[in-house]
Amino acid sequence: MDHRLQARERLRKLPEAQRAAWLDIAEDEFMAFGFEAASLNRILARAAISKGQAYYYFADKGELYRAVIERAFDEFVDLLEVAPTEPENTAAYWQQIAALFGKVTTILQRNNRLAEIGRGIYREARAQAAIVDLLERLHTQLARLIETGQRLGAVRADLPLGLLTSMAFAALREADQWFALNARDHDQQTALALNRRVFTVFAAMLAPSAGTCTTVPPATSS
Amino acid sequence: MDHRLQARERLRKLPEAQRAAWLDIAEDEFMAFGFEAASLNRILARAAISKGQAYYYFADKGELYRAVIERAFDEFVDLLEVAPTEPENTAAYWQQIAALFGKVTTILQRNNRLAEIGRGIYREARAQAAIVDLLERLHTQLARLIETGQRLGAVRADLPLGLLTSMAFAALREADQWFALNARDHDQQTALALNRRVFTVFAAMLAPSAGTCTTVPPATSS
DNA sequence: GACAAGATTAGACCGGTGGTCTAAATTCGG
DNA sequence: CCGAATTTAGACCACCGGTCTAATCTTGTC
Repeated sequence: MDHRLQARERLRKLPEAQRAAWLDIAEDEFMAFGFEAASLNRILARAAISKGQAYYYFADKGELYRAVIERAFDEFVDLLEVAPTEPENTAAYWQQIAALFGKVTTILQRNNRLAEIGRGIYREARAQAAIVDLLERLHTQLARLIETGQRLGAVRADLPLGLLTSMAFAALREADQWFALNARDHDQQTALALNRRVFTVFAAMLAPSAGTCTTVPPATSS
Repeated sequence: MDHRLQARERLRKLPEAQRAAWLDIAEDEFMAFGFEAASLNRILARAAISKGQAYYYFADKGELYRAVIERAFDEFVDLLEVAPTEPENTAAYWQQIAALFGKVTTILQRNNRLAEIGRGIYREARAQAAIVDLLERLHTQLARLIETGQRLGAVRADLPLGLLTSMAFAALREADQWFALNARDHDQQTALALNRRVFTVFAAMLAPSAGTCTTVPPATSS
């Protein structure tokens, strides 16, 4: 594993301009073809990197992909400017979540490049495997957010945190993809309205289930 | 495109035993490595199929995968024995949905092979692309189910059918995967309880949002 | 400034991939 | 029994990600 980190370090120490140029070209290829179908050889040719050079600065194709994604991820976090205030009650909690939801939405709407990069990740298992540490960090953040809600009683606590987080996150990703596919069918007005309703679904998933909402228990298996 | 269907037809007309033997081996490879990493050459070697034979009976790797999945899909449908009764009110509707949910759950629990095949599909975009027509059929069925709920007022109708379907289905897939990964941590008792709660989340997603459940509107984007 | 040691680069090379193609073998109707 | 159509064999292709060696630069030291 030392080899991987060694190469990572070398890539990091490269002159900013060169590194950026390489990653630009790699990003272009990865976004155009996806992780698997992207051709490393093509990237190297376009960027005028020799094979020897390549494997000196990143251990394999996955590591190059990781570098691309990490850069995009950092960009995204910069745009997000997250304010880490602890909400004190349910109302404040939901307000904070809603604000975050809105912010993410507008960032992705305005920055289609970042949005597409993010979608690309979840389309291919091997892409996810290549950046597993980054995804873990993201998932941890989301889980922390939801856990806060649980402590306040704003979020149902009868399911394992990881399970609930995964389900909610998956639903949101799917919604994002739906919007990406059906974007041209909606003007900004209706898109916003739809977006609000998606949040409603999201909130319903997390809300404590006691009482009115869910009336029917599932059937036991035969 | 004619070529594809021609080959498909030839595969279909093959003696049952031979076809089954081929698909068994192909399924084995696909499940062991996933669609992309599965080696067609390895399958052909194991099954003693020559290259010429191979491309005579299926147009490409994706078509062989499709044949494997289609067979599994048919098996699954057989096990499901779906009863197409139209529910007449909300309670009956939810009862039917819950029953279906339970049935699917137990089928997948008891038939790990089918479960793994299903999971494999959603792990790789190119696998999905290879069986896009089958997935469309499945999605249509799910949408029909949810549409019925909408007509009864049991399911919220303020979102496009496809969007709501996709979100709910994605959440369930994610839950299934979570169970697959964390299966050994739970005895059958608690697994069942968890399963019930997952259904609760699912139901909350679909339930009409008016009123009590969702209290806070999302923030507008800045 | 010479020179050794380490860092960096070039690119031939490797086994493997999915897919194509030609020619032979086999099957089958008349 | 023959000619036409179907079916099979496997050599061949471009390309893939990755390895390896030898050459070339860079740098510190005397």
